Amino acid sequence: MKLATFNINGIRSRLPSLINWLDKEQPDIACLQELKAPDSAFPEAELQDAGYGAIWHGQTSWNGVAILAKGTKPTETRRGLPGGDADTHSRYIEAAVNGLLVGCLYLPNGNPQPGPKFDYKLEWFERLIAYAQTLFDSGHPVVLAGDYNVVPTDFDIYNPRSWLKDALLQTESRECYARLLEQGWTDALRKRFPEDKVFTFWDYFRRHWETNSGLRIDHLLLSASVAPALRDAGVDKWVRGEAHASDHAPTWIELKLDTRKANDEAVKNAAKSAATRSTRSPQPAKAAKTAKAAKTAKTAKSPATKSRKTPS
DNA sequence: ATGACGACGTCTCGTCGA
Repeated sequence: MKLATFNINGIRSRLPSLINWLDKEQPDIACLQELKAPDSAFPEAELQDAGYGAIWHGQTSWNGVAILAKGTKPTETRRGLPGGDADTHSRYIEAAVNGLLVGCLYLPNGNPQPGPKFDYKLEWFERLIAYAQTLFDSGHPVVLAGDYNVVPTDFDIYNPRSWLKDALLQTESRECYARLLEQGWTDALRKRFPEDKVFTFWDYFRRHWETNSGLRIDHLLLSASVAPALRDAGVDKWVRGEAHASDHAPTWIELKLDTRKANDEAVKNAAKSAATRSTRSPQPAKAAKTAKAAKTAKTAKSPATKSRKTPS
């Protein structure tokens, strides 16, 4: 199962590029940010023709988020973060797709800082942190994907020198991101590439793409039950190299999250366990002890199996 | 300190992004 996040910087201007990418890479789920279009301008029919169902939360000119799913329409579970009644920006949308809960977010940029925009960024971040805790604690398989507008460390940028005053590198921004991770989330790209420079954004200025002067600001965070299912991750850099490209590249993860298979195995194991108990009924105490030991060994060997949840 | 580039709307410049 491939899940991607892509800040497309204008869905109308980028539609041919988006369709081309979907066609070539076939993500099962795609989180989009910066639609820069009102709800009425969302290209639902064109995406349907490309094989994707969608939910979206648009806004004139700015922001805007959407979740696409191949061959199905995502089941929307939320739009906007809790506590944001006065917030008019379209920056969060969430859906269930095949038992996985997907949060698609576009965190405020925050420039210039200091100032009201940076304050808004930190406020929004606090609301995300609070809500993310409840998601994580639920034990449900969750992926929080999007444009976080945070360069987590100096290793996540070609050279921090000319960005030191930028909102993306501020200590406050980084501390918020670190606090989010401390809840237990796995930063999938960093997990997959612990020692490589990985970029997801190259600005249009100063030949930054041509010189690979990038930033890593698009992140996919995995909850405890999803993290063991991570098989691969990457950045579709070729998209950034196309003519008329967004300044971000699609960033993706590959998960082996077959909940149905996990359920089948659980049923099989339960049946086997019951059979073992019945054959050893003359020595119930010993049988229970053996079963318990076996269970403990299995859990230690494969925590992923234990933590997988049934889709709701 | 500014601007480089690109999208969008108010529409040919101003505002915003990162």
